[in-house]
Amino acid sequence: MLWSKLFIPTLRENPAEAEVVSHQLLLRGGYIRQLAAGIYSYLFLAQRSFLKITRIVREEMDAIGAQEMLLPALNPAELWQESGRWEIMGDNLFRLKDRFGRDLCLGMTHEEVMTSIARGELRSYKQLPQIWYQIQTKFRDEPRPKSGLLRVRQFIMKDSYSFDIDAAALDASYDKHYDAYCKIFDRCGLKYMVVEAHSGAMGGSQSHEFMVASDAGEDYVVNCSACGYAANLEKAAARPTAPAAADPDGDLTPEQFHTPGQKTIEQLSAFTKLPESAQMKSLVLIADGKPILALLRGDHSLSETKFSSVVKATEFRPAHPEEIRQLFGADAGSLGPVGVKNMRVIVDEALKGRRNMIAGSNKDDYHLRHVTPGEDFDAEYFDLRQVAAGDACLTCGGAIALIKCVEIGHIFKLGYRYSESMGLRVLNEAGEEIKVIMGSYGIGIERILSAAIELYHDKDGMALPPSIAPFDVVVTPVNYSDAALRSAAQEIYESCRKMDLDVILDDRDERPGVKFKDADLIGIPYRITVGKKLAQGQVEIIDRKTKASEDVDKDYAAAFVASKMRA
RNA sequence: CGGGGCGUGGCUCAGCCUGGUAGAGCGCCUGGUUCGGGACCAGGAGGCCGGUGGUUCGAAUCCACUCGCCCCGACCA
Repeated sequence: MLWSKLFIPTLRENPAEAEVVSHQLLLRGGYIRQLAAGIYSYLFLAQRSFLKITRIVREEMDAIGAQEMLLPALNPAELWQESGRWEIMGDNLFRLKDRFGRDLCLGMTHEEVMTSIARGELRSYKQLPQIWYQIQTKFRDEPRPKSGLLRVRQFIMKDSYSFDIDAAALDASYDKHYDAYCKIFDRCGLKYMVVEAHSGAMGGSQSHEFMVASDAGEDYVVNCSACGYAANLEKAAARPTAPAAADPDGDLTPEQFHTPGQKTIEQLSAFTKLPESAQMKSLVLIADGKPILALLRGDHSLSETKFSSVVKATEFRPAHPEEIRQLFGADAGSLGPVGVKNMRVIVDEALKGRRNMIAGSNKDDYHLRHVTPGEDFDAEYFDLRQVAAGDACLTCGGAIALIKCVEIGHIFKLGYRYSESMGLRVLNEAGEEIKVIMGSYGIGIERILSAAIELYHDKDGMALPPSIAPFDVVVTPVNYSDAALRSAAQEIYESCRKMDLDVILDDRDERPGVKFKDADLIGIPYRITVGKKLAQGQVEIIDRKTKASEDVDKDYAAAFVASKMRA
């Protein structure tokens, strides 16, 4: 294609609204334009890149026997009411009414629609397994869209769903997806981690996320470089650092002491001259309307995800100050577990075996010393703690690091969540009606591009992996009005085309600097510069990523690039 | 939803405090000179200053309301 005929509106300056690199470069490179908060138009270059990405996705999905479909984005409320997600999804679901006042929503994923198709048609175990997928636009009414294409209200997702006869068969479908996802992300040129993930409120036994390390990300991955353990912070477990001071010995009884104005762990630590780890942190949460007291070591923080799975609550929040006062007769700064009878008390495992700690006394301005869990109050132990950097890995003892990441893919075992609520059953070999077990698997198409840019860019622009760049190679005659340069460039352009390269000829009447800057900005992997050296029959081939330049014979240029592309 | 910031030509921004002719750089158009890392000269087009209402002889500027966008937090299959 001829650059002069294309719409590639590059910008010299960064638009003010863009903060993260991928957003800035997508805008500057003329890939995208914003239509509204979290809603973007994908221009020519972005669309080309997405077509390359989705092609890879299709090839790998098809390779595991998945069948592509295309389902409606507009869904009737009834379907979502059946699965319960009409309520559960709350404000995240885009809802609308038609002219007759019927409730509809825009799908954020398609478990319901897929299940409704399956329950109408799948009758026998002989029809299983099935893997169905689509590449389709999804909608989420994000409270805060941000970071360019990383967090948006409308986006493209590859979502697939597996239907299996039993758990073992689901494992097989899951493993197929796991492998396919690795191939997809490998082919897209991404550096990624596969981490254990929380399977969410929707149930399900196992879940992995595919993560790309990036400061632009919103998830934290806990990683042990020694043994390779990797998990989403939400569900990660690790051994905490040892308490900063040993507990006092002996079978001491709790003893109240005056702590005027000491409200926070930090203040109390300074006041008592004891480390934060000598204290118990008391958190009051209201889970499904009922209060729960959660205890953690003073220097630890609560993992809300772990908390919610422990208490199996659909909804929970920190208690309001008035509620705390009413339940404890004291304010948040002086709460403790001793004597608490009117609610469940759950205790983080890091407190197991600890003795004679400091806790609130449920009387303002007083705390207790010598509080021992299990003796001075009943303790139900759970892993409630959010892992912190520096903790020790449970498998190898290595130091745990926290890495900020962008989630590009997520696979998980749904179990019977939808087949149960929506009545998807088949007959097994014995003629018995059994529920179908399902899995669900997603890939964010835009996030692949964004993550690649986050991963591969420099001060001049994007350095996209060849497999997902909008073009393979740009032919850049230094001066297009020079007849010799022009005809050589055209020749090279034609031979690139014959070799099936995605080639663009920069035939614009621009100064060379402008063409180089633009080519660097939009991230075309290879550039063939036709300039001075043409007199010797040579052109330059520049690798966008390494900036390495090689002189080759002009007649060999296309083949040279083609061989690089294949490498 | 809470906190903060910003809306002035396509982009980046000045002007606003202290009301009185709407500006700069980049981009765009025409002509010319240039041509290996965002050229130069000359000429030119393009803005109901986010919207509504108010104050005033007069509002980009002051006041009120409102809409939009960005950031932090909350939220997050």
